[in-house]
Amino acid sequence: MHADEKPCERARTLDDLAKAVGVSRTTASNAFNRPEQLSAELRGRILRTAEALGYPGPNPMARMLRTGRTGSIGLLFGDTLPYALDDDTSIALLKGLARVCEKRRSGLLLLPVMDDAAAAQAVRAAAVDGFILYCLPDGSPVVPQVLERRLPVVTVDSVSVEGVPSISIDDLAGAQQAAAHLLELGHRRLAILSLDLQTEEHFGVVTRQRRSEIHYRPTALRLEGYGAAMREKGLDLRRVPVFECPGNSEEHARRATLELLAGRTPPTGILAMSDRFAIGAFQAASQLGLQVPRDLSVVGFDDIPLAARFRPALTTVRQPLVEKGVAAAEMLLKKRTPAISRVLETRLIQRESTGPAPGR
Amino acid sequence: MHADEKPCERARTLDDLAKAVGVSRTTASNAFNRPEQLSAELRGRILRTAEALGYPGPNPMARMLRTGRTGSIGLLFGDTLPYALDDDTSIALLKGLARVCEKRRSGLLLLPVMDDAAAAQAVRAAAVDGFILYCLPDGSPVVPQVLERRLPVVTVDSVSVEGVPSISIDDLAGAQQAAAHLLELGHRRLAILSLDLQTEEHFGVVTRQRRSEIHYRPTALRLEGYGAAMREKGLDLRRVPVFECPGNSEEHARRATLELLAGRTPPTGILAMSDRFAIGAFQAASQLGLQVPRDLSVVGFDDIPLAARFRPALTTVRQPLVEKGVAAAEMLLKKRTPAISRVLETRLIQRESTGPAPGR
DNA sequence: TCCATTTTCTTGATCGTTTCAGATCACCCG
DNA sequence: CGGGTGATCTGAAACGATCAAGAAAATGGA
Repeated sequence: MHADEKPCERARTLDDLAKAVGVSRTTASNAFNRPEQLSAELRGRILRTAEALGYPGPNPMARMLRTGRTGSIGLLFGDTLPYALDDDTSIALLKGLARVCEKRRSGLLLLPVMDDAAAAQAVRAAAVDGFILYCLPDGSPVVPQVLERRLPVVTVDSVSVEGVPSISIDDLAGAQQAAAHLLELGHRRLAILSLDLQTEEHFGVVTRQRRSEIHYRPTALRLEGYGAAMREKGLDLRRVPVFECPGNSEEHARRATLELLAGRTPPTGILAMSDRFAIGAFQAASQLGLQVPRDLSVVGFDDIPLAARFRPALTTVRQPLVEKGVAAAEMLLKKRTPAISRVLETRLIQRESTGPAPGR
Repeated sequence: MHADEKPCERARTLDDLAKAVGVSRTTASNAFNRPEQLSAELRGRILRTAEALGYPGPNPMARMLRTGRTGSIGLLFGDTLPYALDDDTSIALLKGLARVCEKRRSGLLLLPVMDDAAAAQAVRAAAVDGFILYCLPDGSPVVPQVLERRLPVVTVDSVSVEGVPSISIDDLAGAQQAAAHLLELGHRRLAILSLDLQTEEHFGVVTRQRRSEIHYRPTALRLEGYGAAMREKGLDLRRVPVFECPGNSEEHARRATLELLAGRTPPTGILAMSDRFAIGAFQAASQLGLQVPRDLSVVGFDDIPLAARFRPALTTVRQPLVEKGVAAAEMLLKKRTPAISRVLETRLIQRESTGPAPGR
């Protein structure tokens, strides 16, 4: 039809394609993006020629530059990627985000966050329409970096940033229920297995000094919740040992529990800030020949899928893990990201890992 | 110093910044990308002004367009994203990929793959330097779409594509070991819990017809491996029921096992193509009051983290899940993606879910 | 038949970088 | 003193698309 259709040469740009078909570049562009702007016949011809020439469609980078939209959102973890993927709660968040992204046909870019420098670079170089910040600690230097990009941002389980919408859970109420439950059962000698308090990792019972400066919001709130329940019973959180275990690892929790149980006044009830910690505590107990919940009660946090299936099944604080992701992604992908914050509910799930305090 | 520094106005482009400092655009660009091209003094001044003006660094889209590099790789699943994130093997792959990406400071873009149309669009629009294709079935229409982009590609556990490097595991040998193990223990009445054979989901014992057309390479190879072990003992794979369970779900495997055990000649040994299936089989057994491995032996596949912790601990075929991801990402991120394929080893791990055939 | 309207296609500007090929300048050496 | 040599810095040309505005062609109504 057109003499200058050369199927031998590959078309790399819209111009090549347009020339091959014998139309203008804009028309070729419209064939891809605005079907209503040209006759069906011509559109068909352009698309067929594109196919024949092996033209892979408009270059994404050029399109992004021109339109300013990228069609994907960036996810920034407070921890390194492989580490986050070891954690059931992050996976669940990811699942929630993915659900929404897929529905909206948006990509989900996992940003590398090895160290602060790498994270900063990743944030500057990310071709995204917005950021989700997950588990970022107070004072993290990447937060200002993100804000500088002037893109929509939603934080999840992070430090609260002025003017930035956030999704979080009611950590305080959840922790309060957990502690109230143990106290209700008559436990008076409690111990806490705590998530990281500060960005610098630490393993051991924390000093009053360290307790007073907590970088991670959920940790702070959960501690506060535990304390609130204790106050109601006339107990003092400051007298309860808080054992900090870095990185939500079972192994650390196991060793921590071992240490706690070896103390002069071993706890009868353990408040674990995660289900992984609770499982670690189980391991310590069984290692010492103690039975859960007969000799030791443990209440976890999160209600990860494993919690219900574990024997003994975990008594734990359920938080809507996947929902958090859904809410965050939806908030971010809204036309105008609303400047509101949502606090999702938590609720104690009683299963088999808690019982009356021994000697009652 | 320079009269035209206006800290009130935000600099949006390199030009703005350059003008504010009183240098050329190129120099401003060099301040960010080529420190050796300008004096330290000037560079410092440019960077400081950038900070002061709130310039977030060179626009990523423009940079990508110009350089042709994006600094991230795309991951395409054969299944929808939320579904893939429900699967421990995908998570492990992700972990491997993430490890390498983080080391190389590359992003990892999860592409939405709701349906073929969405996947095609996502592939065309993805700003990536290469693709990883995971678990893509034979005849998937997105494969040609990906190839059209003329970017490096590495397939993982997928249909093999001419000229495209691939990472896979020795499915055949692994399955063969699994079956040989059961046969060795005296089991003669076997049944297979199979992963998807074809893209159209199916739940039930498969016909000979369906067996002959398998879209998923690992499934085909594992079946072949089971058959090879059987042939050695004079058995015929075609006489062994193959129960197809869609989507690696425990629940389907449980129901499948229930059906199999209710048949006229219930199996004494079950070859599960995944650990999830094996766990489903456990549930069915315990539901019928059968003991594993006394009454029923089950051998899984994958060796997911849960396999060792489960009671009874799973006898299963270990495949290097994380390693697959590492290998794939490294291959893709090499300067010149090598056109070779790697087949990683598999190996039977004997634990507690297999024992001698009853009545021996 | 002719003007108004709609459909269809084109022109030219623009998005914000990077990069190549100089230009400028001081400096050093013979 | 003249020219070679680095060290710094600049100008202009891409990179490949989209979009607003306008031209050309087709359509319709009186």
